[in-house]
Amino acid sequence: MRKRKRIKLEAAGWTGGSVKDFLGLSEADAVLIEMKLALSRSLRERRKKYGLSQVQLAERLQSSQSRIAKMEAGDPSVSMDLLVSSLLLLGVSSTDLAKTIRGEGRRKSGRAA
Amino acid sequence: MRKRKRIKLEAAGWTGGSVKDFLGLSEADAVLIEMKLALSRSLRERRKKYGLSQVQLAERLQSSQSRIAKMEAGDPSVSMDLLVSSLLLLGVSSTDLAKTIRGEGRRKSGRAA
DNA sequence: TGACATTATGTCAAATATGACATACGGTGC
DNA sequence: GCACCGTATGTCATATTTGACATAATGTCA
Repeated sequence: MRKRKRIKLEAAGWTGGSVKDFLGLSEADAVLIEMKLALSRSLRERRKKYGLSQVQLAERLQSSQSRIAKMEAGDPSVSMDLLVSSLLLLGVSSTDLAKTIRGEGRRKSGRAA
Repeated sequence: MRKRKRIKLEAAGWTGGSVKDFLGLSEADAVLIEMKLALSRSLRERRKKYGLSQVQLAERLQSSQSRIAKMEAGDPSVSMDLLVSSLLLLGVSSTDLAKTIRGEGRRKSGRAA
C-alpha cells in the first residue's frame, strides 16, 4: 500500500496499546495494521479451536505451512484478502469477521470470530 | 486467491440477491466477493458525499482515476487491502467498516459506512 | 451540434503477494 | 543424547496487484 511501511511486526501480542503513535504511521495505516493483526489472532484461535496443526490447516486451505505461520505472525507479506478468505474457509461468518475487524470493543466474552 | 475466479463483475448494482449460487462459487468465495462489492459501494458513496470526482479522489489517495473507477466497479483486480485502506484514508471508522463488511443487516437508516 | 468534464476500459512495467521448499528453532518423550 | 512434531524464517519462481497512461464511453451545458 502507498508507501508500504514494512515494519517487522512481531507486534503479534499487543496488550491494549495501539500500534500507531510511536512510529511515523498515519492513522489509516495504523488502523489497517491493527485490523490485520486482529485477523491473525483470530486465525490462530480458530485453528487451535479445531485442533489443527499449521500443516493440516495449510492442506485444508491449499496453502503452505510457512504461509500459515506468516499469516499468524502478522507478517507484512500477507494480504487482507488472504486472511479474510482463510477465515471464511474456516467457517467464520461475516458477522464474526465484522466483530473482529471492528476492534476496540471486545463484547461480552472472549475475542470475536 | 486459490482458483482465482476471475469473473467479470459488472455486478456493481446488485439489488438484494447474493452473487453466489448461480455460478460455481464456493460459499467462501461468494461472501468475499460480496464484501468487496459492499466496500466498493461504500467508496463511491463516500466520494460523492464529499463531492469529489474520481480524479480528485485519486490525487488524495495517491492513486489514479482508472484505479478508482475499477475500485468502484468491483473490478477483480482490486484487493481488499486497497479498498479498506482507501476507505480509511477517507475517514471511515473501523466501526463503520465493520458494518459495511457485516453485510446483510442494513441497520436503522441508509447503508453503512 | 460542439466543447468540456467525468467515468469506464484496456494495457503494461514495476511492485507486491503467494505457495513451495529448505532449514532452523523449540518442545516432548524416550 | 536422539528422534519426532510443530512452528518460525528465509528465499525464490510464479502470480497477482498497482499506478500510470491512452482512449473510449457517457454526461452536461450551452
